[in-house]
Amino acid sequence: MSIRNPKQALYEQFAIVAKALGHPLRLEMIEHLAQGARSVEALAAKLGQPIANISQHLQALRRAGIVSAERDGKFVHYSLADESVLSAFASVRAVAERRLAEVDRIVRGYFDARDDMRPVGREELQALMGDGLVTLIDVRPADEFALGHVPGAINVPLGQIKAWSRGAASDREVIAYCRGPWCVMSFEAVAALRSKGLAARRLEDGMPEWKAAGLPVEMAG
Amino acid sequence: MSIRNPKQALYEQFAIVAKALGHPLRLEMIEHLAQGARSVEALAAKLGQPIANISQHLQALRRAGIVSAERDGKFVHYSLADESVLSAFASVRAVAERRLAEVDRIVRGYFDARDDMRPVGREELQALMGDGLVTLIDVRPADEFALGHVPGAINVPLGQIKAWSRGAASDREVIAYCRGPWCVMSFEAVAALRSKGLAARRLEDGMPEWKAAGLPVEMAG
DNA sequence: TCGTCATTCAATTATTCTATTGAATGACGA
DNA sequence: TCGTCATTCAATAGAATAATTGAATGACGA
Repeated sequence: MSIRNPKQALYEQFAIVAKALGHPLRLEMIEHLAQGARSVEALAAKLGQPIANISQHLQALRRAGIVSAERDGKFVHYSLADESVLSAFASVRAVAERRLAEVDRIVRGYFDARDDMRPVGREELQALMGDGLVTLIDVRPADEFALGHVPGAINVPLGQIKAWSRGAASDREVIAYCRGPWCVMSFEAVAALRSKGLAARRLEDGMPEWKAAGLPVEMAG
Repeated sequence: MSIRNPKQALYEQFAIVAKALGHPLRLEMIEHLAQGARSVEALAAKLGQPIANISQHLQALRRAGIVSAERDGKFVHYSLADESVLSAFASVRAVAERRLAEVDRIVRGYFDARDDMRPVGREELQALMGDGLVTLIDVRPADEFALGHVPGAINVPLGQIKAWSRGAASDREVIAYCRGPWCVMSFEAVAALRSKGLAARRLEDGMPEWKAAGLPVEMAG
């Protein structure tokens, strides 16, 4: 690093972090890693990308101090370096949500929000769960569910949602959640359930936000 | 925009915001704009950059929804789009601070923190000010001071710090603040005052954080 | 209407980032 | 020790971004 004034040097360090967040694939990787540690291969499979590509992006994230790596035999498991990463992600998302009409358009256009897609807040969910009025489903894949989920939730991966809905009681509202506020799986789950005539809503946030709020997490038995 | 799945499209929107934050010059511009609206020319002068360059960076920031522009006669005044931008900046900084040893090294190396550079918190400052025990100085340039400052602060731009220190009472501690937690001017002010034998510390944050916390702001009369 | 001035646009070059490929590393089990 | 397998490295071509320069726009005042 060449000699220059420390102010510039600091801004450069901050820019490294922001730049590392500035790629769609890396953001998607971060959202997956927020669910728990992942090997390079597992992440590549989830994102449908070549392994070498994922490896390089992971190293870009590591250089920025966003993820950390831990070797376990043949595998290297990556995970988020700390919670400040999630809050940085959330802040960036907040700017995008507030300022980019495009974001709104994408969500509305895709889900055709004809009736209320208004999500359920965490407090409201806890009240509803306490009263036993609703069924809470976690629509993430089984492996992510096993690593931690909202107590009382049952795991219904997206592919099984239609089959599951056939056996569901039609007089109970269903609340779906997944990886985070913009994770599309819960949107799709709600849409599928509604098309079957069930009352369904989304939880506002996903698993990482739930955990970050200090709320209890249940592990697979 | 080509047709692709909405998940990717969302990540792309988020990435646009992060990418816009991913340049040292733009981060510096954001910190200046956090002090108040600025014309292109004023900003270019502050940063010592060609006007066309600043103009282009401003437009990159505007495309990302980070700043907004308002025409006023011949001038175009840019300002931050909303407070969520500052919190995104702060989050990115937090990740950098926590994870990048480099940041720590820069700060320590430059300021040679032999004795406690520990900053004063906002609450502590208010208590000290209430007791009338300290002198609070705002080391930003006069124009920024005029647009808003901490009540009770006096304006001592960095260039005048030595002259000012000659007339200062030697038995009162001096607290200096400027644009933000990493703004180097307050570090330099403290170093200069200490070299003159005065007790001096920095305020932890700067003006934008003070305002964002909802604390009172005084304007020039 | 015309000149002035702040800002933006357009075009160029240099630099950096991205995706892809195939080879290299390093740990495990036989 | 050797083969296997997860991961990383290295090299390449293609794409995007950055800084610079000079010309174009658009508002103001004469």
